Amino acid sequence: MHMGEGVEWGLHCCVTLAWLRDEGPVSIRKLAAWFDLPQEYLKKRLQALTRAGILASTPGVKGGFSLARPPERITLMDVVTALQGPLEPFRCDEIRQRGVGGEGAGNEFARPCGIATAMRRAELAWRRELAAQTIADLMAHAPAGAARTRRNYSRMTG
Amino acid sequence: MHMGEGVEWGLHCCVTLAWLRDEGPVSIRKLAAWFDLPQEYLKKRLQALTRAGILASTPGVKGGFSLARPPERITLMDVVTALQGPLEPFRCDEIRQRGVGGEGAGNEFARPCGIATAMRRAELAWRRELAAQTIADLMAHAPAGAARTRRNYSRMTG
DNA sequence: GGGAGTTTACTCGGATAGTTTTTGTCCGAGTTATCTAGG
DNA sequence: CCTAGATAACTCGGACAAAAACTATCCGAGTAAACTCCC
Repeated sequence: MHMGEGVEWGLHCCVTLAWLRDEGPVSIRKLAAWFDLPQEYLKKRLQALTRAGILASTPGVKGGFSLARPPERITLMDVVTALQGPLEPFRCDEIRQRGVGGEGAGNEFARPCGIATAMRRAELAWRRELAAQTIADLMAHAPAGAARTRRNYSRMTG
Repeated sequence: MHMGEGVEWGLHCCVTLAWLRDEGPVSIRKLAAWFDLPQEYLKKRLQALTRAGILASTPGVKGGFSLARPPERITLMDVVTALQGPLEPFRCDEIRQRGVGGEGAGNEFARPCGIATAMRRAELAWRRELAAQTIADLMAHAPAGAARTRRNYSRMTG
């Protein structure tokens, strides 16, 4: 079970874009150089965040990506669900109903599978934690980042 | 992000083995027919549970798999970690330190990445829920399963 | 100086390819209960 | 009857193949700022 590095990329990009909010949109070229990531693939991930309404993209020569709402209103859950797709961590295939073991069960399978229920509960606990943290919280956790980010950004040529 | 059907298989097998505890070991052939699953691959997954000390395997003509400890002492967390491998859901690659953005950071990166910390906290909440549920809890949640399982098992030929 | 066209620097979306993980299959070797043959 | 060997039904582990997901790249099309040219 793994969740793809795109999630880490997306979250770092969101925090950075939050710190650079006054500078206007940031191009994908600069963002890729910022974290030393493959530009085209990062672009795809940020496009997903745009489709989810987390980022806004402005076309044109001075265009790029920027936060679509204030950092206090973007939770980690938003970013994760936008990037990992609609796939649930645990999928119940109802194997209890298949094969010899499921025969003659009467109405026993009317109620949901206990295993699926338990896994779902754990997943919800995970989602709750993610929904409780916002990009603004992450910014507050690394106060020195704001100055460093603006300083390094102003030095970027091009 | 997905966690592999092997987890669902393993949990259902554990519950079934718990209900069939007096019958002695259950062969992989019967278990695969029980849930209508690919026999060879299911075997691999149960072997992983055996390596983790959750199941016990007895070789020989009347051999098969059985629970290595009472169902009250097997948590969902045990089964999940045994089956999903050592991979963590979120892996921090420290991209904050790479590229232009990480330059001139001084000792700022001495403390752990806030994003990794937040993701870890969510993961721990998930693990805690999984560790709080045992196979015995799942059995109690489906009381009709015990009788049906023993009935169907006794009818299996071979 | 101002307006029309051109260039430039971006994003968007689809198509495609490479790589890794997951899922599934196959085979040889080891283990134990049962079955068989010989005394 | 009793014991030794053969047989059958299992597991274990590695090697291998197929399928899916993830990562990465490329290209054509659209958009907007800046730049150029011409009057």
